[in-house]
Amino acid sequence: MTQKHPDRVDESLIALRRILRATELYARDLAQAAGVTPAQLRVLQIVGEKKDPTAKTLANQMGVSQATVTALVDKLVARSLVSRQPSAQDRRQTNITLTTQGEDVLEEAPDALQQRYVRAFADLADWEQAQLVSSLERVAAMLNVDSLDAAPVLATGELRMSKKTY
Amino acid sequence: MTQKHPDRVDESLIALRRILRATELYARDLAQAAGVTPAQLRVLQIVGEKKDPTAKTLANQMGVSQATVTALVDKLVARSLVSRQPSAQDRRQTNITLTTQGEDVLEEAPDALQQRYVRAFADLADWEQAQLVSSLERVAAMLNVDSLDAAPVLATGELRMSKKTY
DNA sequence: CAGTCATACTTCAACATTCAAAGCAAAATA
DNA sequence: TATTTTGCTTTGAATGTTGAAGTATGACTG
Repeated sequence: MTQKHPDRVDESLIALRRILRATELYARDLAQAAGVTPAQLRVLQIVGEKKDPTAKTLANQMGVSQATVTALVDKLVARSLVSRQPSAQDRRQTNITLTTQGEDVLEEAPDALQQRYVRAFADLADWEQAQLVSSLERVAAMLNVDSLDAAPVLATGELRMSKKTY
Repeated sequence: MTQKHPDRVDESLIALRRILRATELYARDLAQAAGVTPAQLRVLQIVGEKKDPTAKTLANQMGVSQATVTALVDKLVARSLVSRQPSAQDRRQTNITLTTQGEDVLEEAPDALQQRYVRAFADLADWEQAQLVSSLERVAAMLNVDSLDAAPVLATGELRMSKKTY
């Protein structure tokens, strides 16, 4: 099997970068509209998504150090958007929980992706939706190759390296 | 058209978030390996990609203020990775150019996406590549709806849209 | 059980990013 | 020419980020 469409990898990279850029820029606007910084909004989103995460979980999910999480949570606590709950099972741990005000902020600042994506997605034909899900999950898998998730099902056929090195 | 698969939008959002997260985390590692900060690496990448951009172009592309660009470029100039070239056409403008050392850093820190993506992409079957490109471009279009994106030359061919307008 | 090590979090000091506001110089416009 | 606009820099202030050190708790080992 030889290289048939060398442009395609570039095309998909361009599309991916557009996706990343659009999402990032929009996330900032959303955060500003919600009256918090982007980093603080991300904390709120993770706290809302996971079940009262510990500081450690937050740090892992955001990819920052625990010291950073402490600083961010300090700010959010000072604004009464989250609160710290000492864990009963392990007293070293602290669970971060949303306050009512924090939930309000989250509602006013819906996920950056959802806001833009959901409507258009819902209008697609059935087969188009299915194809999109399949493609996105495949890309996500490709990007996570040697990450800690132990790279699941990527081998859909024979692997053959092309001659190009990037 | 009624709702047939309400889960799919969630599945695609989850996949998109995984893509965003993997990319962001990896970009930081790359920057650190290259000995610059993530923001500085992004400046270098844009300078390498565009043709000696002005500070204004950089600010637009990165979505930050000109003051921020000035600060970032100051740091890169101090480390001799870029240089400022007064524009001949418009003496208000300043073109940012890569130095030889800047090019070296860029080479050592290939694009966050490329590093992980290209190899896996090349191994896909022809029809899978085509489907991926189509899907990614569609998602990018969905996310860019009302964006003031400057990004020109993206036309890679007929994007045959179905009956819907996006 | 005492001692040791590992884990979860915080504090501290230093630096990077970011922006609004003010300032300056050059271009565009009237 | 006078005025406005544009591109960039400077300044001052807030936030984000981290490594290193410190504290408290849990886990393990003999």
